[in-house]
Amino acid sequence: MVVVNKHTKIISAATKVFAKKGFFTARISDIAKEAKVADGTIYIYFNNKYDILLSIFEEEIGKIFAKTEKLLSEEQDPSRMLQIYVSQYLQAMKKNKYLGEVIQIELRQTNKVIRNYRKNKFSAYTNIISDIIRKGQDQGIYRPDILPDVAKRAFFGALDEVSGVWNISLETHYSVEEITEQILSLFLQGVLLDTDQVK
Amino acid sequence: MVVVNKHTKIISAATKVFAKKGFFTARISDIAKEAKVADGTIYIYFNNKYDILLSIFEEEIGKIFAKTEKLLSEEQDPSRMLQIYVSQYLQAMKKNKYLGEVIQIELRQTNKVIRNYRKNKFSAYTNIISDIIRKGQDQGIYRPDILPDVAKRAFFGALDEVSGVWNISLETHYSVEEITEQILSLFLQGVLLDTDQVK
DNA sequence: AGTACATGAATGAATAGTCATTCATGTACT
DNA sequence: AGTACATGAATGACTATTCATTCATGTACT
Repeated sequence: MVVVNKHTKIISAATKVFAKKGFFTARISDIAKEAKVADGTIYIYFNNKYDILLSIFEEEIGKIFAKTEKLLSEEQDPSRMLQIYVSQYLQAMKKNKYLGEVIQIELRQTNKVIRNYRKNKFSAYTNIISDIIRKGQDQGIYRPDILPDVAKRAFFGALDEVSGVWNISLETHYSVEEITEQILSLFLQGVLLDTDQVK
Repeated sequence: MVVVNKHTKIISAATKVFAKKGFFTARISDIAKEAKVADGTIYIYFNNKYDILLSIFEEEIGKIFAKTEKLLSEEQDPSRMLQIYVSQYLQAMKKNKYLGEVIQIELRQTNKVIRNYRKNKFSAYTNIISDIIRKGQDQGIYRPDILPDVAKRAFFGALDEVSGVWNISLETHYSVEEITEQILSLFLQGVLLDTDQVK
């Protein structure tokens, strides 16, 4: 049997439980049971319930963020940069089905103080998008009338919502590549077949 | 002084409090205080805390849904239909700043049973989008390679996330028309200036 | 038109249940 | 035999919900 350290075990149990029940409805004892440890053990590794959520968020988003930044630094073409962004995010979400839900929880459920804290951490991640768009506008390949800060939200919102597809349809199995392609081409070209049709 | 009935007063107080503190952190006494009624009064009008949230959701989404459906029934062009959809949603969200947050809460925070319930109600609303896309594909004006069910999510996710713009920037005042235009043109045409640039 | 009675909306203090957190005790390893 | 980690029952704080009581308003009778 593979032995995993307790910190990791608790993190992954909590991710699962939070995703299933939501942060507030999840009980510490649920997490403890899922992780096969005693309730008290959790407090050896984490300060409190919220600390567990924060740790999941930090550690996982941190990983994605770091990897994305690294890959982006080696790239110059805005559209390829966006592709990297999308595929990294979706890949991470597909790998850990529960993570997407937990991120959404973290983004909405927590109180104002905390919200401000994560805002800094998290907006750095979404600001990557607006930076790429500005870059594309500077290079003259992206429409200058697009507002990068609005587009950033639209883009991340789309990504966030789409990252849940893996969890619904039991029959259809989309691949990360497929969804990446859809999102990207939607965002780059739009749904219209022929651009001339726009009034 | 304008006298409003208590049901309405509680609904609007609760919308405000839920948006500010989140469903679980919000106390009944907070809502009561905001509505200037006694705690017990709330239970004359609602069965329990969750019933308040559900009522907000039902009533408000219901209004938007009904109005959108009505307007759409008089329209045939898919792109104009999408425009109606977007502008109706954003208009409603701008009118009631707190509503957007509450909808997001409702969409994420509640337990599985309830989630399934709202899924039916709510997915009817988002399915409007995929229906419009299919219509556009049938008419031969939308790209046939777009997956309507994926695009639906992307589109609504974008809309949902963008609907929060009013709440952040204190300096910038975007109009509903402006944001509608951005989202729509992003979705229809994409960010690329020249479609030929796509590999 | 004044008095007595009825109604039920509104109140908010008291209750009751839920859980996060603690800590006294146990276990295992060196 | 000391150290570090682990346990889970007990504690106590927090709040949703209840319900006995109040009181403003309406009705009917003289």
